[in-house]
Amino acid sequence: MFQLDLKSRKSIYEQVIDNLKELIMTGRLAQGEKLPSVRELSKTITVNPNTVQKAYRELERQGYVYTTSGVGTFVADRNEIRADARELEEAKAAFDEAFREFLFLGLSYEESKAIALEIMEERRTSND
Amino acid sequence: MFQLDLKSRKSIYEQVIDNLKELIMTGRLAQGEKLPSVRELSKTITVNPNTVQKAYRELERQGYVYTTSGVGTFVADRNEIRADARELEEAKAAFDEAFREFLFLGLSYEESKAIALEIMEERRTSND
Amino acid sequence: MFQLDLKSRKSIYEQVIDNLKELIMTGRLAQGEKLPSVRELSKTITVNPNTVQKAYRELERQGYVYTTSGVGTFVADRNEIRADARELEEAKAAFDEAFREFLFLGLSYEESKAIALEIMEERRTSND
Amino acid sequence: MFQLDLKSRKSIYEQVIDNLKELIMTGRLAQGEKLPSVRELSKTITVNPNTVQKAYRELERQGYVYTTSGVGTFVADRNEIRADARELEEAKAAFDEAFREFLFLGLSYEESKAIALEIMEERRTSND
DNA sequence: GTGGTCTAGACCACT
DNA sequence: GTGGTCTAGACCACA
Repeated sequence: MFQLDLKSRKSIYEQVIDNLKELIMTGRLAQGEKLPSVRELSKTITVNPNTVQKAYRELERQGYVYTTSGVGTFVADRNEIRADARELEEAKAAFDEAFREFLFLGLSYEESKAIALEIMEERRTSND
Repeated sequence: MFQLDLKSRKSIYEQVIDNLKELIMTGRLAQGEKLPSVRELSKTITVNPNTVQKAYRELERQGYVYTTSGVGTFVADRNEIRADARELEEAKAAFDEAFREFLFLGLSYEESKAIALEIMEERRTSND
Repeated sequence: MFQLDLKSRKSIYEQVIDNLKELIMTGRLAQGEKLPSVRELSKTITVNPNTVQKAYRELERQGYVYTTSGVGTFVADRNEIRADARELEEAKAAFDEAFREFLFLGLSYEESKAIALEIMEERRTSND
Repeated sequence: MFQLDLKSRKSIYEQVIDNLKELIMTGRLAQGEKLPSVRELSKTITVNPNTVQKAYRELERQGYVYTTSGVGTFVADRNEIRADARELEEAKAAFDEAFREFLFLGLSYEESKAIALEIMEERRTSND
């Protein structure tokens, strides 16, 4: 289930975060469900425990999970998730840049928009 | 015209790239126009020449500008570019990821799409 | 194993690239194998780390290696690569130019071809 | 007749040299024929006179042309052309690298050789 | 320890 | 003057 690309320029802990978010947002990790322990997950995906640790810490900071000391880490209530403003701005900027790339590649505005809508539509179905 | 944020997580040379792309895409730097020299720009924005050069080099690699050594760096002819199939696929993948980022941040599909449309709409007007 | 010629017209980082390509193509650096770290290699060949890094970066861009930040740089899987049409065209153009260079130097067509065949023959044996 | 690519990474004077060599080797500039003056050529191809000057000097050094002070520059006897050893070695190295690029792109040795032969064959006919 | 970025300052080839 | 390369030395994030 975990997709890690060591060749990617994204840092590993970010990829771990993305994978876990994906699992949470799609419900494959249900509310209240226990995440694997840091050690366990680090073994499973053969990644340094510190890296997994960092991912869990960040997920907690963003409200996706909560940790009960000595017990484990659990999926939080989806409604509690609040992206901080800075992260949303970053995401918007990245999106803008990705869209502009179509235009730069020589596509017209309308062509670009059509492609964009198509891609987003695919996400709708895969996200249900 | 140049917006640099030294506190940003984005590296300086990436910000320089983004700023120049913006100027190029909006036509404020016209096709064939000479960009400021590496040294000149580095002075203007008080950044090390090497950093500016790195940005120029990357812009060249991406096809936004071309360089004639000893003469200067110029805005490339965008019409010459008609996207490579691979480049387009890469752009699509990047776009998909950028869109999913909204979902990751806890936004609903509809919220995400609304934001996306808004951002794209801004590009329509600024791109005319 | 490393041959650097400071007097050469080729820049140092290009020579570093050539040396590493040679090691990779001949299999002395196997697939997946870790390259020496930037600092390590820079010490070994007494060259500035930035110069080595530039070489690594370019090799990555060309698909010879991939980098995991904080871990190291590794020889890429060549089988994954099956040439892009454009890449192949570029390689053909470069080859054509290299061959014409013989003619420019005053060699006859037959002389040039003989030299070319000789060079290619060497690659056969060294590539097995 | 002159093909200059300002976007190329080759320096302009080298491109001028290559163009002139091409004209000489194919006989379109016959033995003893007068080359255009530096000023004239520089105007024709809109290049700095110093650049043309440098190209002429280099062509003379390599024996392609000879200059009679105050009279002009003339195409030398083709038999006098002698590439110096260093240049030939450079050309060989470049050729080797260009050929290896085929191998790296995933082509087999046989495929690569076939393509190489095909390209060289085209040069035979165009070089007569 | 590993790669990534940045600065300061220098030298070179080309135009 | 213009880009290209290189060195020395420093700091950062990541694993």
